[in-house]
Amino acid sequence: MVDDRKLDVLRAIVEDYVATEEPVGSKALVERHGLGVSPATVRNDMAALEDEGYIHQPHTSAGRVPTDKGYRLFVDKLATLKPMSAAERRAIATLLDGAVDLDDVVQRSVRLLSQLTRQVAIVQYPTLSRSTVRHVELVALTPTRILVILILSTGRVEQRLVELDEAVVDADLAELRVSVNQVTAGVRIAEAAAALGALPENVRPGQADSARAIVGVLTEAMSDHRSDERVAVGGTANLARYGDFDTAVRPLLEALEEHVVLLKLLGESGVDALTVRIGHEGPYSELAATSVVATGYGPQELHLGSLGVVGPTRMDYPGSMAAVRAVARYVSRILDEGNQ
Amino acid sequence: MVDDRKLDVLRAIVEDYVATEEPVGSKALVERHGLGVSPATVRNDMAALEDEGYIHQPHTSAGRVPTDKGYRLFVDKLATLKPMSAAERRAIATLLDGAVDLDDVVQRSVRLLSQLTRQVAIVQYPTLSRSTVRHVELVALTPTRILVILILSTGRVEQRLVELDEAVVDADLAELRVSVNQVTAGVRIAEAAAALGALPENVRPGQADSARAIVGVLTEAMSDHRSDERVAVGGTANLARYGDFDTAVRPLLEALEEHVVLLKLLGESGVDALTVRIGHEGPYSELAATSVVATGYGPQELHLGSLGVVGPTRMDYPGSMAAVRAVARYVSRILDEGNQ
DNA sequence: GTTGGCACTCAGGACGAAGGAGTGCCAGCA
DNA sequence: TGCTGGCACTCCTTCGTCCTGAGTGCCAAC
Repeated sequence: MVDDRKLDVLRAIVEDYVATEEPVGSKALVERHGLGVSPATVRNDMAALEDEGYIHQPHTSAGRVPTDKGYRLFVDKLATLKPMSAAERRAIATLLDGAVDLDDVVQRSVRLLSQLTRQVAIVQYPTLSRSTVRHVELVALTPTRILVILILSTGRVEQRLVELDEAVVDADLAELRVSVNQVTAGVRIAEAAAALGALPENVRPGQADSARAIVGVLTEAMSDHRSDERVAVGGTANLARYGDFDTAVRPLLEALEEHVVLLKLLGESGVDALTVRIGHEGPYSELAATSVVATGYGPQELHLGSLGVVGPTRMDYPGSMAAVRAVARYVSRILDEGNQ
Repeated sequence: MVDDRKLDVLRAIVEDYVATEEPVGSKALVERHGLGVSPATVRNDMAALEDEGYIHQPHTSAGRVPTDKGYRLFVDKLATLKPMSAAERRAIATLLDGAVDLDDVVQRSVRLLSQLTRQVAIVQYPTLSRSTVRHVELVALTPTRILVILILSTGRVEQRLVELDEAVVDADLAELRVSVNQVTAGVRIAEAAAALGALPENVRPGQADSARAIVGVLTEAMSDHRSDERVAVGGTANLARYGDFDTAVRPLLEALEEHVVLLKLLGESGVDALTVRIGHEGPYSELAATSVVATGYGPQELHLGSLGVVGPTRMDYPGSMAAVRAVARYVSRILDEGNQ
């Protein structure tokens, strides 16, 4: 039985607790929020909310603190995205538009997101596996040293150096370059790697070994998912505002070192779908005191990566959610532009 | 007047304080280190050391703590680099040898260094400005969209997209590619940028605009020192071991966000020259409680960047210095190999 | 120059009392 | 049936006090 006023009380508790970081009592509540009822009434509601597990009392004679379940209800039913101010919108636009390449977009996004939310921000680099091949370039540094450059639709550039057993002449290299690009251009890298398999058979016999070596590193670069696991982290200094060092800061600091952990934290929410994971809802018991607000990004609903913020369960969900969504949308748009 | 035994006492104080994080008294000293004299004698020495400013007493009836000046003396006169264990050497070798490209080298180094020293590690990406041009590649994605790829001797790859006003034919592009590489290959980028200036004049008149645009982004990429300011940071979780949150951890966390600050912290020590900056000796008064152990790295005495660790003044200098030097040497070697 | 002895200092923990915020419950009222 | 004021109760927090113990400085003796 959760009537409207009780929801109002819960919202007020969450807002006050987030603002003050202290358990909030019935009297302070009616004063700060115009609830129109007496503290005694609020106390009754609080008792009910506590029975239902939405709030919790650290000890008798203390105020109430939202539980994870309480935050969940708040996020699901009560929170409206705090609209971004014009200044914030402008900051997002100007900062991200100034990015010169893909890495720069990611790094600027992290910085931006951490400044907007005053939380720790995480941005996953766009995954390689879903992107398509834009161009392959082969450069003979010497007749036996070939630099293989793989340019992807996301703007990512992968490079590999191949040492050949025997020299390759420019004409053959040019021919190989053309055929490689014919087979792969515009193709998703997973399929491109497969398509390349048969290629070495079709070149001049004497050059088959060289072709095989080059195609080898190329397919390896295409199937190398190292970059899938790359994330950028920013705003760590915001952890300093946390009250509780041992339960909140330390485990999070440790998690931030492990990019695999971060990726799991971010999850795989769809583009434009905000995921909020509160405290124990997450995959790591050590991070029971932290929440994650994340979303996917990518042009036209294509999920290229995720970004979000992590912070204490006691965080400003409406603000964080709005900032995460705004930044994600902007990043998606930029990736789209660079891609057409 | 600093005689031998007083130096021994200072060393013992530093070592004990680093190990225990607690002021060390005369009795504990003679017990833990076989000084061969009585506590009373040690007390006399301590009083003298305090007069000279090497140690300090937080309050009467407390033990002694080294001052920055004391650490300085310790590092200059008393510390011998703690030799790396065979296992550590092996770890360095196998981890760094597995790196696939330049970014990977940097990232692995950071991780390695922070694990070896249990401190926060900082590695500067190799500066662009001192490296030479290995190759320039021009790729026509469409007749008016040219991808310019700049490959440097350090293995760094910079890419820029140029939108041309009028189409450029393949033959002209090939010609331009050849002349650009003729002028720049093997040349330091600062000089290469200058050398490119005259180039657009010498092409077929109809293509001068295109050539100018391409050369423009190329010189811009060469003189873009953005990457000079890039650093990788790792081991932040080690901050959790710090005792004093407000004076030590918070300012450092904030500094870690500002890469410019970090670069200034690292300084510009020469290759193979260890710099130790203790507490207030550094450029930032907020970081008076942290020390930096850093060194330059690069092949054959050519300074390409710096790396090091930052931590509390109360840190294991011999161990950190040894680890920093070992990693720097290994990184230098790898850069040298990739370069020949 | 070194040592044992001794008085002195002072941070930090233990203990207890006072204060205060906040609650739960109850009886009265619309 | 639901809201309200009153009141007794709980228990955290703060503050002052006391006490202990580590560590010192100094001195006289060796």
